[in-house]
Amino acid sequence: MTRTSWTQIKDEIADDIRFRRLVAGDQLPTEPQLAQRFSAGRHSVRKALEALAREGKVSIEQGRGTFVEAAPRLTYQVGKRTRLRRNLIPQGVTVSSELISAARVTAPLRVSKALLLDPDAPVLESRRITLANDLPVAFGTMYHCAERFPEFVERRDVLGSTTEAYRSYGIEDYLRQQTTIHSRSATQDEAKTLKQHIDVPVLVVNAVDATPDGTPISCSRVIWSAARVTFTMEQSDG
Amino acid sequence: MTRTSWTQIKDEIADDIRFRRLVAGDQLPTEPQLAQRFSAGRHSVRKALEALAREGKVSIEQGRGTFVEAAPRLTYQVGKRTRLRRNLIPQGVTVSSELISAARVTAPLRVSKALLLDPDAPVLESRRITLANDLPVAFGTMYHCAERFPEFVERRDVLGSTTEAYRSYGIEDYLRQQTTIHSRSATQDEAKTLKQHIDVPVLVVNAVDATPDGTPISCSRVIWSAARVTFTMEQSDG
DNA sequence: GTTCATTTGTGCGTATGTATA
DNA sequence: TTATACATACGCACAAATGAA
Repeated sequence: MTRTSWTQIKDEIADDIRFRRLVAGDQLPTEPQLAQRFSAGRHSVRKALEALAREGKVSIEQGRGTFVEAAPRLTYQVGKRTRLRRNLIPQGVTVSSELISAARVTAPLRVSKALLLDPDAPVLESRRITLANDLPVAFGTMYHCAERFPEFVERRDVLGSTTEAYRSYGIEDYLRQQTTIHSRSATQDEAKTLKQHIDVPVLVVNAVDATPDGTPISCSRVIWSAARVTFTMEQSDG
Repeated sequence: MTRTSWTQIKDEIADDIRFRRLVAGDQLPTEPQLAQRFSAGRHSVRKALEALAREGKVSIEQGRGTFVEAAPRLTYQVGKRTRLRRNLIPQGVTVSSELISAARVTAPLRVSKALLLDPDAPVLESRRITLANDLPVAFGTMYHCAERFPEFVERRDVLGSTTEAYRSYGIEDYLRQQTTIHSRSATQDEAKTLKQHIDVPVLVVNAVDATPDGTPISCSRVIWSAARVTFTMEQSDG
């Protein structure tokens, strides 16, 4: 080999971060500068930076530069209860959630199946994004039966929480019925929405919520930044 | 004025797979051949193939060639019960598990904490690999208290299942106490063990099993190929 | 609003190393 | 041993995004 390999570049920068020679928010030297520092080509530097970006250690931003990632990894509790703030285990971060869009659409096939509706039944589709310290960690789409939950999105927005919105329809309790998690690479749009590099994978979480008697009331698909979250499941909370 | 971009190359090959113009096991043309076909440079072709490899669609093997991935995505049921064959939802695949190594070691800190042992207590460390249709999908390390479960690994091997091994120590039932899942990029060794490309991320599953009264009996860390598995959690078995 | 310098993104060419059969 | 195919590395040029003048 004898030439400078990109793994060496990666390891050195990773050490710089680990030993606090570079701290959160710091801007790294430009790619040409790093290339010179390591007596390497820009391609090798870029490969090293890409790997660090996939691990969530740095954030590469076209036109601006490359920065040491500030976001800590969040821990999200998957269980029977799915209340957002209860489930994001406190780590000194401020968690917030914003409505992006809402629409009345005909149910996609997987939605009508999950909610036990007729194919093409009308459903309310709402898209929300979750931020931790103003940095996106996840965004997703939620579906409710339009007939059972008229104006759900508006009520959710006015009442401030999903739990309260359900209560306004007479649902005092609801549970997570099923959850699936898998990993895949991000699309361009997903990377942009999560403000992360295109090479960072995402974790796709599909879920169905139901009343205690087993009647499904909503289904959702949430895209998480794979670098920014750990899921935990405790037996005590199912 | 754009030239042929690597995303176009990626999408075309992905379509070839999706529409069965290329099927599992097929060898793709060589990189220079693909470069010619798409009127692109080899770099662009490689970037496209890397992306496909991260998604588990192709398998890139140095010295051999690039092939359409044969492995389907498995579904693994995470719940209170953790019996391997029950949890890998049948999909026409043959699942097997092999012992790689076993040793008596002093407990790493996270292990002694999880098992409520003294720091540096002796534990039995066993490493196993799980194969589906003879292709690795996961490998992991499991720890048992050496005093409570003398010769655990040998008994597990003779009796053929973890459940039976526990029974031989008088434990009739055990439950998953805690599970955590997160994503990260693979190390060189992990990629080699899983026979996957270095760019495919892995899902790290840390878990603690316990008797029904809550006494921890084992902890494990399993590395899954992120491209080859979906985790599901059902409330009924939650 | 436009221009401009800065920085990352994409692309091509070329050479050589390394694993496999 | 040899041929094949992917892996790594360097260089150069231009595109696209960003932010400040």
